[in-house]
Amino acid sequence: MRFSKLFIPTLKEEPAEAEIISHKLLFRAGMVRKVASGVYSFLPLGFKVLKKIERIIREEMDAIGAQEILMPALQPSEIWVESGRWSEYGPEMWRVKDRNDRDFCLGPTHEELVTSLVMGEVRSYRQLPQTFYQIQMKFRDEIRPRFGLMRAREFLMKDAYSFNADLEDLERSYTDMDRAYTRIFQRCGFNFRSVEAASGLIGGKVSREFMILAESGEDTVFYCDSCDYAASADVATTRLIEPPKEAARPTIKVSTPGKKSVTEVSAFLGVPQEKLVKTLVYRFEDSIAAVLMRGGREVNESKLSAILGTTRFHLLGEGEFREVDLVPGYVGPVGLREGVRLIADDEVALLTNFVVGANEEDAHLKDVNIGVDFQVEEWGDLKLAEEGEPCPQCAGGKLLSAKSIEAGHIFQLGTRYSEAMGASFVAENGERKPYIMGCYGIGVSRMVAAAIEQYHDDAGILWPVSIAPFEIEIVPLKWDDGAIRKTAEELYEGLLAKGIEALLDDRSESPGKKFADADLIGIPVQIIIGPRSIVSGNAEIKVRSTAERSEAPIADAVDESVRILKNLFRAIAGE
RNA sequence: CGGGAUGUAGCGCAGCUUGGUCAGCGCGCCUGCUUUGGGAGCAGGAGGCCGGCGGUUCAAAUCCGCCCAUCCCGACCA
Repeated sequence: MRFSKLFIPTLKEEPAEAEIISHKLLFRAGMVRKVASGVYSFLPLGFKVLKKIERIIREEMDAIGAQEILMPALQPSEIWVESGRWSEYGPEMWRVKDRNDRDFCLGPTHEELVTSLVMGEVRSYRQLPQTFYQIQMKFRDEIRPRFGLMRAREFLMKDAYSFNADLEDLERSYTDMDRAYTRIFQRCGFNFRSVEAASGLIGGKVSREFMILAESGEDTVFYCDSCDYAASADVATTRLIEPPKEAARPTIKVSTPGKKSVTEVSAFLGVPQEKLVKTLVYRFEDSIAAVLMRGGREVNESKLSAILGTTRFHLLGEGEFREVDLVPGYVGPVGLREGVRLIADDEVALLTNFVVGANEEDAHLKDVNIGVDFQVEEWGDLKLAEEGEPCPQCAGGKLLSAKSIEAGHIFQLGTRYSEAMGASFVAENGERKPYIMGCYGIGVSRMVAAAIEQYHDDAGILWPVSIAPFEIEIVPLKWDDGAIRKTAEELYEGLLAKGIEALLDDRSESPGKKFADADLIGIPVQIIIGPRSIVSGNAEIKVRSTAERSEAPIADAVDESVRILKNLFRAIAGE
């Protein structure tokens, strides 16, 4: 492709709006333009990257036998009412009406649609398993779109759905996907980690996220420094250290005037934080839940959400305590009023003779014990993991954390949708059974931004070869010079003949402008032809990512640059 | 939703406090000449309902009100 024939509106100055580096560079390199908050157009260069990523995804999906289809973005409300998500999904769902006032939405995801498609067609276990995928725009009216393509309201997603006859079959589809995803992220050149994840609203139990490591990431992952344990912050846990057991002492009430927080009470009573149990009160729907947590620990609200079965809950505000007849700062499990759902973090089970709120103003209870002073019906892991804590999987390992960008997520869904929608098949024994489903997503447009977050320098983008918009760029420094032009044209033809995706900067711009643009758009290999080259007979080859420069006789420049390019591909493949 | 900020030429900004030759600068764009190894120089030029609506005033980019858009922060850890 010739630069002059491509619309690449590069900018010298960065847009005031952009906050993170990928957003700035996508804009400056002329790859995207904003249409509205969280809504973007892809320009030719940006679209090429998108297509390169899509191609890798298609190859890996096809390789595991997933079949590409295309479902509509526009979906009728009926199927969402059937699954129960028309009301569950909330304002994030983009709802629209047709001229006859019928409700539709712009699909935020496609479980309902694909289930309704399959249930009409796939009737027998003989037709299973089936896995479908599509690459399509998704619509989510995010609370706060931000960071350009990173959190957009309209974005490109690859979503896949497997329909399986039983759990073992689902396991196979899921494992295939897991491997395909790993290959996709490897081939795109990402530094990523696959981690245990929470399932959230979508349902199901087993799920893994594919996290691209980047400082600007909105998510946190924890991983072990000595084994392969890795989990998103939503589900990460830690090995509990059991404190020495003490014989239960009789409870005594102590006066703690004005001392409410764990640190205050701990200091005031001279009791270590680890011997305090705090009682956090949440309101959800029309109920109240109290969470018992060891002092010094934080509640992981994702874990709580999974237990409560809703994301709509909040910690009680100062004013709300009176309404529900509780004493702020002094709530405790002993003598807790009726009607409060008590959930304890499993670490609390290890404690003896601890301190809790007394459910009255300015007082705490000391030497409290479970089973003696109160009972707990509901236990769970509700802790927020922290860096440096012991690994839950191996002995001696420590948890490290990193910021990351969620780029892929795979779920074993089970029958959440098939049951709700009455989608079933006839099994081998003649019984009707709901499909066992899995769903598998990749944020394709987000990957474009994530790649830049991971690969850039002060001058611009450093595309991994596999997803770069072009593979080799020829930079003739003086286009109006006949010898330079002729040389550049010959190199260009030579590269094209070898099937290389080559970009020829055939503009009559100054050398400075051409260098700057080439570095900005980040094509992995540059061949520079200037007056010097004509004198010396050597072309200069520069690797964008490492800034390594080498010289090659012009006659060999095609072969040499292709050799360098192949090496870059091999580096990504880990060879 | 709550809080903060911004909106002036395609992009980046100044001007607003102290209403009145304040419609300005840089980049980009157009024309011509000269240039060409890290965003060239000179000369000339085009381009703006100063986010929208309403108000105050003899007079509004500037003061007031409402609205819209965009960006940032936050979701209360007893």
